[in-house]
Amino acid sequence: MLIGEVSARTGLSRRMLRHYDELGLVSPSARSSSGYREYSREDLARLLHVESLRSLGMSLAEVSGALADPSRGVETSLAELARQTRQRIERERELLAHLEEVAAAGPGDWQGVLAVLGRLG
Amino acid sequence: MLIGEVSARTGLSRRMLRHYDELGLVSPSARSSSGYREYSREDLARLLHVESLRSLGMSLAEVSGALADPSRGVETSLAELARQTRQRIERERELLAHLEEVAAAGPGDWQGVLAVLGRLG
DNA sequence: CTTGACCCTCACACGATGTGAGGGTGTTCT
DNA sequence: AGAACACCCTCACATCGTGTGAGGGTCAAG
Repeated sequence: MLIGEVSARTGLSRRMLRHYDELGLVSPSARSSSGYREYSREDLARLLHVESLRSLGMSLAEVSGALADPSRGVETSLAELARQTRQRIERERELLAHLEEVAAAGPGDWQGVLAVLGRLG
Repeated sequence: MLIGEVSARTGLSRRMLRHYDELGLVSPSARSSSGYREYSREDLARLLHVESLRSLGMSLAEVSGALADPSRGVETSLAELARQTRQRIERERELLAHLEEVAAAGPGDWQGVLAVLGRLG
């Protein structure tokens, strides 16, 4: 599978796929004779792992570390990750709830939104 | 209130407070005779507004726009913001649930985590 | 008057990401 | 066969949000 298709399937830009390759985070398992990146089904799976971890807030370096050494210190960082994520979600849910409340209260009440958000701050 | 105290209260770094000032996003309403930034209570409120919007995913430029022109197009962007946030939260909650499930299933099952995350991807 | 804790500006650096130039490859249509 | 088009490649510069540190003032307390 060439980079364009992988990009379409995963939603990652060609640019970022090349970047992941460069970092050694996810490298296509082959190159065509003309130098095109050829991604296998496993490469795709690895990409999905990476993206899942990313979407929970890990940096590329952290993901890299986690995938490189799955046996050591992983539970700790996993627990920590879960904690942070839980917290972030909670905060966002609060913000969102108030946002919707004010939005529903009537259009145009931007000042109201600000007030609410400020109170939450 | 000087920058250090504002930083401590808001959790924003001194660096970023200076950056916001530079951008004109939140400028301290006064400077001491020796050039120190002096933040008023209103400045602090504005900072909280900004941070609330930021934490829902707006870029500094977007926040800037929203605060600069609260009357136009705001409801739309507000609704869009809510939609995206809701979606993101939902996704993160899913990811987190599976993460915790696998983590609880026993320590060391990192491969299991990956498998689950992959399926979710 | 020195020390320590603040503050200032400036500038360079990094991670994640976009954009575009300059150039090959490969399929498809005439 | 040749032209057109949609891909791919590398390289390099750009943007945004941040951190870090150098070089230097300010000011209250010992």
